[in-house]
Amino acid sequence: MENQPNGRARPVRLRDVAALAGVDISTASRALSGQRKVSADATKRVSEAAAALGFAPNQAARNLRLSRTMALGIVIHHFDSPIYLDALEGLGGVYHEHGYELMITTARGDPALYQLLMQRLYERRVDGLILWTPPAVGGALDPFTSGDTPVLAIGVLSAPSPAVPHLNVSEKQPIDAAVQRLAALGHRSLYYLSSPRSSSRQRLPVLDAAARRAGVTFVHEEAPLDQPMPALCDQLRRWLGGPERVTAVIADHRHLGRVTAALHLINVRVPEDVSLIGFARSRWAQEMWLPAATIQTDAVQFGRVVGRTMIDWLGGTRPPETTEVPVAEWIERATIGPAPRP
Amino acid sequence: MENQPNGRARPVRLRDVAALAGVDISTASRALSGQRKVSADATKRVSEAAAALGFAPNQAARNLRLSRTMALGIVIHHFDSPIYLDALEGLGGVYHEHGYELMITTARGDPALYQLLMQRLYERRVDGLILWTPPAVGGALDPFTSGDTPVLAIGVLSAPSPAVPHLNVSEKQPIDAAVQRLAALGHRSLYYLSSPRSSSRQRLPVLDAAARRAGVTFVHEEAPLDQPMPALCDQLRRWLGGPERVTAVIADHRHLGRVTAALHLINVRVPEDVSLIGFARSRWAQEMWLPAATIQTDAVQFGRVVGRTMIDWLGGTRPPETTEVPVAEWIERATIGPAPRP
DNA sequence: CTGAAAGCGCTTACAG
DNA sequence: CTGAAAGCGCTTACAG
Repeated sequence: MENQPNGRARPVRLRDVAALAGVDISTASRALSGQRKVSADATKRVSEAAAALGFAPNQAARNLRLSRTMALGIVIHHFDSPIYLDALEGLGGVYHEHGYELMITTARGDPALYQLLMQRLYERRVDGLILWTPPAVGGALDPFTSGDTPVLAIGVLSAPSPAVPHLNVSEKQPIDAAVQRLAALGHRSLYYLSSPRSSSRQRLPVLDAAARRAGVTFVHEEAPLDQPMPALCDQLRRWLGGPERVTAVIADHRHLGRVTAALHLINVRVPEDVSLIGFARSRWAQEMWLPAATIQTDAVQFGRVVGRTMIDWLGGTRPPETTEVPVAEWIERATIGPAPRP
Repeated sequence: MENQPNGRARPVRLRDVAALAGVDISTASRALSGQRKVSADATKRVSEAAAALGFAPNQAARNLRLSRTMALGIVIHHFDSPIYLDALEGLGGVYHEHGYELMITTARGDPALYQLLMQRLYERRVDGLILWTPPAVGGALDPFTSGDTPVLAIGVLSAPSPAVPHLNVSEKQPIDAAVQRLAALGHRSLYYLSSPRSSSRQRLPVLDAAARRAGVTFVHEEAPLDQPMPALCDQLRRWLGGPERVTAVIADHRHLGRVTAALHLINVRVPEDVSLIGFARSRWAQEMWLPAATIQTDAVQFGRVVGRTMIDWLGGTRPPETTEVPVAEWIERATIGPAPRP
């Protein structure tokens, strides 16, 4: 810091360090970077001067000179799940380790705003961009792709453009494990209660395939989260008592608490009468009063994988079109048990 | 975009626009900014050239020239609650409206990393900084404060330094309302079950004062979130049946589900035998199978208030040392009712 | 109204 | 090894 006439301090510049050390600014720069040969004497004087003045280089200026920003952008369509927090922690950690800063923006569900945010991040010249569940994004992508800026999509069934590789959480392995386990316990018919979200819909083909492989029946229903309790009770009673003879219920995390309560109300015991499994996508999803068997996603780890993929691309290695990231695991708990005798 | 020898496009510069329009770069700059008088003819040619080339100004360069970054930093001690997502949405929205970008970092609970992140944001020359529940931060603050960079603290009992004003969510008004309501319903003794978090501890004096004003007794216990169910049942039985004659339970959101279940297990009906109120700090906290009467924080709104406070400070208006932000409200639901007859 | 020049704070070929 | 100079992409007094 250096005092200005008005008494305030303004940031110390490299020029100030060089002056105090009695060398040219270019020598000071080289001494501090350690890249090129500088005499021991000059190096010493420069580092002492830097320390004395509390010099902290202006990275914005440095990056302008180097035609980069060391900033990476992310546009999130909507902060509608705690999963983003986990993922941001993993992503930010990797970015930080590599010296990048994260510029975060959210479109609050508005596609027009989503495109505007992309435009703004382009004007910032972010070195790379992540699009989380992007809407149709059209020409907003062009400035990035024509300049070969890495752009990654997350949480989409298909990428917004062939120029944009995408990554998804894969629950295939734990879903298989869970279904196999249920089959081994004698269950012959599963019921999946999902919420109206794209991540839930992505599970359908996977659950279906797993059920097929395990030789069990699979039925599915989607219900809104604010469905009244009596309706949910009726629904469960119908499936459990119906011709399908459902003996295992799989529910999205957001339904899990309600399902537990509904089973209680209709006097169905867990796991004696029915086995219960939940999907959990974030750390907070685990906080249930009844610890359920779970297909648990490690979203922090997912964030780390996405971060590394971005860093690798910045290093020259383009990722494949599609990457299924296996960061979910099957966690068996006491809410599952042998199928009841018919 | 302009094609380079290698076939890639590189960003169009103002210089390219000026060349195409046949004017000096300074005229192009002025025409695009609209600040100073430029002839209609030149303005037209420049804007056409800009459009034709798809010119998007390099804000990093612009900001360097203007000695600012239009970037604001935030350091979050730990992503340990979904409340951050709500708050970030509000904060980011306000920042965006004013042309600022948000650089987000998290220390994952590590005080040393916290200071390092502050240092890095200083090197980025962020125009302002938010410290969320900062640990002892010491000299890491100096570069900011000696340069009069706005720094705000959030979620602390006292600011890390007198130079750092702080803002907190205030639940005073809804807590008062809830306690008054319980008193009016004939309740004479309240029990608060909290989790071991600083936000919970901040509630104690507020609850205590409210109880005093309403003329009711207030008892409190802190329990870990992984406390076994039988222990919780015992605990509740003790208070409800004990000499305190507790008839109303207030619980942190994270305990609420467990408490509901425990009351069920010990055959205590809600609200006939006991009234139940929860604290909720984020949107996701509402997703309970039993919709409880709630002291609900609007964390998005809190984020907006913090954002505006920062923007105002950047505009010259320094906030007071301490601001209690009244963004919580009392939401009455069917989990409260008249106190049972003794 | 417009152009030539300086400068934001750095880094790095280019000569010495 | 070191200094003088150019330049990253902009903006803005300063002359004309």
